[in-house]
Amino acid sequence: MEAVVDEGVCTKWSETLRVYHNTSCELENELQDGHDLGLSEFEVLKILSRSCLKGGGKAKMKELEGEMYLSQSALSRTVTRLEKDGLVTRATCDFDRRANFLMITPAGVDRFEAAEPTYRAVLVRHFA
Amino acid sequence: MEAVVDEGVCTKWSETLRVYHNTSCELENELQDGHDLGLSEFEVLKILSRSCLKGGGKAKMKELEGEMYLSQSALSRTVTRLEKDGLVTRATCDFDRRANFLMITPAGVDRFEAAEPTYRAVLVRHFA
DNA sequence: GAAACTTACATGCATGCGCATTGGATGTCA
DNA sequence: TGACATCCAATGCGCATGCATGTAAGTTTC
Repeated sequence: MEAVVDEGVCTKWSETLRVYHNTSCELENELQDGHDLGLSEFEVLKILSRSCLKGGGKAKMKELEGEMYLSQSALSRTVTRLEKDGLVTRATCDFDRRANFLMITPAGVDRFEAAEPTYRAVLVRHFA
Repeated sequence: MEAVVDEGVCTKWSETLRVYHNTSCELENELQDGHDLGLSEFEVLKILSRSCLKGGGKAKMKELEGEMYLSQSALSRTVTRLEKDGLVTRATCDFDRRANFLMITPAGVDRFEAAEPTYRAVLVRHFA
């Protein structure tokens, strides 16, 4: 009885593992090869371009952190890479000078829009 | 129509991502804290202790590689760590001296059996 | 049976990650 | 107002990973 439950959870886990691994590898490779973006970087651009529609074009680091499965430090470095590539800009918030506002640049929008079909195509291939 | 499909696949992906992330982090932490094992290391022990029941106590690197989501190099190093901890031994195969046979040691069996309930508990918590 | 190729595994190297710490800015409370 | 806690982000550090390559052993082809 218990053994049956255990069977089930193991199967579910290994299935999750399989799907996750295949999908994330493919996303990583295709985004990297086709658009010079890592998956984390793409995710940041994705969130920023969404926020920019409703939120007036900016988002705080903390907000991003809450929406991504990435540690604070990893996010900080991801943003640094994006900034270095000119896809995003950092600006310290006037009201709370501990916080950063992030803005996606026009180049960032272009890159994101170019990459999104690739992203969607991979997801459709794995989940549709 | 297409947009609806896209919605769906994005939702499925983000759900997969969430489950994968939560589960693997928790597995990693609990195995590390409680049993001084990384998740990859635990997986190797798991496969080895299974093979040892039917396969006479050994498995080749290539076989492990096929059953895990880990590159050849990463697997090699994972086994090196396990060997250093005395949980596994490498032995070159007599018939094909390129290949390694891996054997789980008694200490390896102990460690694995101690860790498995932790592992199962996490999976049950996330999937049952 | 020698040369070319393939296979198994290890290793150098670069990269991205998380943890812990730091530094600076804000809040709180007496 | 001054001392202390809290918060935000950056950075030092160590580690696991993947890619490319090296080395040794086995296979194929002529």
